[in-house]
Amino acid sequence: MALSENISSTENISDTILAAAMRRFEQFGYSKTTMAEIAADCDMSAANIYRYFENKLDIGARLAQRCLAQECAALTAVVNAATPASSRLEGFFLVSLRFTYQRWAEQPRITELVEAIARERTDVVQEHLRAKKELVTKLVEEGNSNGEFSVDDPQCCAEAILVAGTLFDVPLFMHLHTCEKFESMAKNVADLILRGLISRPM
Amino acid sequence: MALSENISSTENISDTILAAAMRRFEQFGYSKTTMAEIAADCDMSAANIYRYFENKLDIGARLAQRCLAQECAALTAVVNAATPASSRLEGFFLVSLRFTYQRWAEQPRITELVEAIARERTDVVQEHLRAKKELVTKLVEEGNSNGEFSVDDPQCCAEAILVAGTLFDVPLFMHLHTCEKFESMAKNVADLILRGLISRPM
DNA sequence: ATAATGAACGATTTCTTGTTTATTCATTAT
DNA sequence: ATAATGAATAAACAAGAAATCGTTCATTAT
Repeated sequence: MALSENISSTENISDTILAAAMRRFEQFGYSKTTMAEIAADCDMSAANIYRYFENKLDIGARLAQRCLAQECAALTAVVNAATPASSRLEGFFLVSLRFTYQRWAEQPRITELVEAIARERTDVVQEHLRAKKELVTKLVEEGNSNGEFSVDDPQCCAEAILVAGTLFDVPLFMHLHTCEKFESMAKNVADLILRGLISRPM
Repeated sequence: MALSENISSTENISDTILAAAMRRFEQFGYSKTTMAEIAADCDMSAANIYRYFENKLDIGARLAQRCLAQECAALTAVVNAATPASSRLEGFFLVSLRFTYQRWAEQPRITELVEAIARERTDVVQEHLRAKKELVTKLVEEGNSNGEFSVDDPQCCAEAILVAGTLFDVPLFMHLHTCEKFESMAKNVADLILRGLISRPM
């Protein structure tokens, strides 16, 4: 009892609130969850939550951020793998897709949350895109320096790669195909991007 | 008076109804337009419309189809142009984008219609995608036969190209950037697809 | 000071109701 | 037969009242 309450209590309370909110959002969805319920789960009044968060949307935004950060962590691992840049690019698409698809299929409430945040807190999505672009840029630059790629403007190229992967990032599209079909598409797009269309000597 | 009413009157009445519906949908939107209003514009009863169309959604679907067919016509012209396949591919992306963007910017009601149809009449969108895929397949095959491209599986490649252009086809995304930014992105994606990433001898 | 609360208040949501609308069909006109 | 209609109905919608919710703040506890 003593220790866990003494050390940096403000951060612990924030986390307690976030954890309670996450449980509620997962089970009942963002809009059906009330501040009073979150507060009750933390044995405090609704008003007290506002000492730790600006408002309800802010709680949602931090949880969505956390969720997207998990994806970025997985993507970072892919980019840092000790494999050819070309297979890391394919891995990037596939991991990106799997996160989107699994969240959509297994945590529909969380997808609802992320989509609501995407609408009202553009900054969260934009930061996520920025982080992904940074990762792809790094991947392309490494491909350049080990001789696999020869790309003039890695930043610009990374942006185009992300744009080309749009279908795999948006939950809205996930109902269109099976996961297997999407994986096949992701592989084909990766392949297309890697090899290019223009004919060249073998 | 005589001629115009004698020749194939059923088709003319269908078209009259479609034209009236289009005017209403453009001005007031799909949901705010009633069957009674469309009928009144055609000097007939609402019930009589059902002799020519299954229901209201079917009218909407045909108009959406017509709208998407216009895009396909423009894309066909691009694909059939007497220019290198590579620049036709870029043109394909750009024309596709411009249709989506202009419809979104200038005919928000029609965009609303197309999106409603896309939700409830999947077949219309899928047919449109099939038509586009056919066009891109043709483009790739022609690129192959004139030596510009060397693609193993043009069908599969065409599908990947369409997937890569998703961002430019969905009205939902149009608010994210300016038209100029989108055009620059489309050019970059086309360039990426054409040249590929893998280094090769000059 | 810092932490927490209950009461108060617009804003939103839910609920209830009455109305409009899409669609069908028996009937009438041609 | 073919074309068209008005009346009937179930479903969707709109308006307004009632309840709930997010948020603020003056006040209380520590």
